[in-house]
Amino acid sequence: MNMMRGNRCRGGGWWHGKFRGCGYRLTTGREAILDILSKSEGHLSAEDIYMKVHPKYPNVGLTTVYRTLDVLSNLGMVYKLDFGDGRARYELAGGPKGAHHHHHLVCTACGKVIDYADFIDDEVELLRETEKGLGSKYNFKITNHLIQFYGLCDKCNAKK
Amino acid sequence: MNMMRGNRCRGGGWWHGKFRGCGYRLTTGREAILDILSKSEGHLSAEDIYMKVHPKYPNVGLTTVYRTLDVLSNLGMVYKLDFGDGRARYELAGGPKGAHHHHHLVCTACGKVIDYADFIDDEVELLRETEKGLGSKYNFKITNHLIQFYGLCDKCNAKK
DNA sequence: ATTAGTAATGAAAACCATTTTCATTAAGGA
DNA sequence: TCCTTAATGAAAATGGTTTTCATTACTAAT
Repeated sequence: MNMMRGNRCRGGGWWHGKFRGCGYRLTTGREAILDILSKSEGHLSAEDIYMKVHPKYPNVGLTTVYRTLDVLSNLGMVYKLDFGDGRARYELAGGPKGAHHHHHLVCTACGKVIDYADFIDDEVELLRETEKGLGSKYNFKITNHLIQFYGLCDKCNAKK
Repeated sequence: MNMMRGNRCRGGGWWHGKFRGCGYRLTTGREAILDILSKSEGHLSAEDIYMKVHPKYPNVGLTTVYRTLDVLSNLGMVYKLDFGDGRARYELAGGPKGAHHHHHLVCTACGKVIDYADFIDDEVELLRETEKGLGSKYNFKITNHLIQFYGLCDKCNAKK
């Protein structure tokens, strides 16, 4: 029954189907977390999510948030991001209500993060080719990529 | 005397000059760490470095390693990397003995990391343009970028 | 050289996001 | 309903990194 567990179970329907199809149980806590993720703008930390879930579902603990995010991440339903501030951030990946594909611009001074989708077409095109080339050269099955630009945002740049 | 401190002090010569010019003192410990970094192949964690430095300089503590890496990172002499294994990794950035520009291919199953420089030219070209475009559109002064591909290496892919 | 000021250091303690433990609860198929 | 086992919460543990603080050692000025 759990032969489809783990990160091999990707692609397919959405939420309920995806969960159940992979042998995971769809619980109240998990739905609450998924709900928050789909309603909020990206870049939420585990604690952010816990805070937002807690008022409505006081019996969903931080531990469950972490565990659920781990599952979602393995299923490819959520991206786990690192902006260098010492805590992981999560955002819903694609899907009906999911955000469009985008990359990040991170201010190294104040930590501000800007999502951008400009120039994305060229990037994606290049990424696709690079993935193909790298995949065959190094025998790597590429499933994901990460692109981030670092620098100073306008405010921090002005402060100098 | 410390008006040139911080991440504003970039560009220029190498090691001694760079350090002194920025108001930092070039101490034995710092040289030892820099030495290890330049001699070793990339991806060293703070503890890796500590282990390599310790035999020759037993009085250089792990704290100093962290502090030095932080300084080097701020000076732009070292890249601080995150491959998702819970500890930061460091590698020397450019310079006479520094490695060529490359990006990373990370196996999400075993953690193996491959440096690649293939396709780098096209990537760099695109990056330059994207940086220019993003910089002006969002008023961001871009100083750095991160590109990583994630997937399964040949061994882990075969194990499935 | 001597001194004064301050950067750098090591050891130990503190931090803190994340994980693990373990006893309890609750999905969901039979 | 019953039964198996996944899921859960609370508390404790983990472990990389940072802080604290008293000490050391550069560096410049005297």
